[in-house]
Amino acid sequence: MTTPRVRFAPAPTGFLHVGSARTALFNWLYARHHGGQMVLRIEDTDAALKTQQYVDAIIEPLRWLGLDWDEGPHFQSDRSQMHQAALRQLLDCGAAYFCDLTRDDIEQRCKQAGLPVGYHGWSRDRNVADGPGVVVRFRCPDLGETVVNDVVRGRVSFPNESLEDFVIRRGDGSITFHLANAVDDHDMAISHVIRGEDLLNTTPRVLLIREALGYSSPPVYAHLPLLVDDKRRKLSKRRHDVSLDDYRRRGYLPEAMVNYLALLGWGPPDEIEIRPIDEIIKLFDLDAVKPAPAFFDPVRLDHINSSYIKSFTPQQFAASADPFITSSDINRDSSVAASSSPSSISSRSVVESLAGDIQQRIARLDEVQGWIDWILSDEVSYDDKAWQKSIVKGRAAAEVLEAVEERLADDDFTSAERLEAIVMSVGDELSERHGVRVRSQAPVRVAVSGRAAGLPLWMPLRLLGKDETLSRLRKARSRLASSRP
RNA sequence: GCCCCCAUCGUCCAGCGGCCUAGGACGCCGGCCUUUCACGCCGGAAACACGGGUUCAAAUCCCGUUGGGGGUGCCA
Repeated sequence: MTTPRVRFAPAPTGFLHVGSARTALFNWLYARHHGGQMVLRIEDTDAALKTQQYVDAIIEPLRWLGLDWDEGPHFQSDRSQMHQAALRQLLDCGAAYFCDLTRDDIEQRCKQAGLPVGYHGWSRDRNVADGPGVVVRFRCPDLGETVVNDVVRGRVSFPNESLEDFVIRRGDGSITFHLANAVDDHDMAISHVIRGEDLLNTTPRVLLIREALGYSSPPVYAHLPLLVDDKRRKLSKRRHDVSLDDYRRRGYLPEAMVNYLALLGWGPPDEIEIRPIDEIIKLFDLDAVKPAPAFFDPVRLDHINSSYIKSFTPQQFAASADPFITSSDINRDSSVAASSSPSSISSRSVVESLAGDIQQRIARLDEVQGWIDWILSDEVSYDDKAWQKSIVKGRAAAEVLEAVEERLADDDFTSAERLEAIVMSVGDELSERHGVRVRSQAPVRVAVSGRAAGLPLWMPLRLLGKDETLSRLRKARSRLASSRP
């Protein structure tokens, strides 16, 4: 077998659908695995869709995923000469004919003839002349069958009598995708057509056109299993989050997305699912693709994404999280401690300092903000439940806050470990004095962050800086004092 | 209605006639770790849709049933 030539041929719809992304990925994997080529072809039947905006909506997500192509983008709208020539050829040899019947006309004829709704070749012998609003239909054979050889599904045969004479040129003179598809795939020497299962039923039409046009052996087909929702319905624009760009915006990593998508309809034989793309390329092949529909499971995507996030170095993590941080940099006395002179600290360096602790707590990059906002913000907003539980009802909370504030005033905030030791020792000492367990971390956490749960406190405290920490402790104490008579 | 596709734990995959008392992962449940929340670690429940064949032997091959899905456009 010579090296394969595949194509990814999306219609410009204004965004890239996750299903299309999966199709692009499988084409790409196949091409890369076999050292073949991938052609990008934009199926803009309507030339009005050939705008930069529509094209970018396809190209940018592909680039984001890291799926490159060797040729193109070609545009279907640029190839109308070829399409028209093929159309003429089909007309000349009698494989196609004109038809001026509207949908209503057809229905009426069916009703009158007592036939089920369908085209039934009504205009085959009416010798309709071409003119405005007149379409061209392809004459399908009445007998025999048309066979699609599919790598994923084996031999699929369609009885020709079940095929209607379909439209290959619209009333406005434009070519439909069946004809364009047959011509373009042939002209571009496509060896493998890898696409969604929803197109399996249209394949015999393309095959019939190819045959009528005298093309030699058809490409190898591979119809990939559909991506479905939890109710097993095809993913749709209306009902689901299908825009790849939305996933990017929510903090999914391209590596994770690609890895997950590769696992829908395919699995590595060694059962190691989360792995670098190079290994996936090596392992991937079309004959291992499963024919059954696959549920696009956001929970699993999250797991894979979180796994990639955990694998980042602090620098990588801070860099990829940066676009998702909405707070601006802060200006405080900061972690450089000892000196009380204010110095600027960037949100990015905060993320980098806390990377490990954040990484193990998130599945998406847009969650980073929620873990550090209290460090970057100037105002603490108290969660009411947390305040009640740890401060108002917390055992000896007032004493804890006072003692912690007092001792922290003597520290230089250069060591997170020491901050921890100080706060904990206050708890230990008060426990002894009261004869019951007194927790010191909880009230400090709430006083400083406003919340009951969060990152390990000590490094954030250091980043918050001495002045700000003491000030928040003080504020919490007075808030507590004023809340009870 | 007609045509086509599909069918292993809740989900995604492994399995391509004997290695299967069916394996991994996510999720779920329980435990350990932990003075927050997590991570991590250990353990557990959980599937070959059903019925016929073929075969010494079937989750694996064939047929049927049932169930799900897709298509049936002057969308792609």
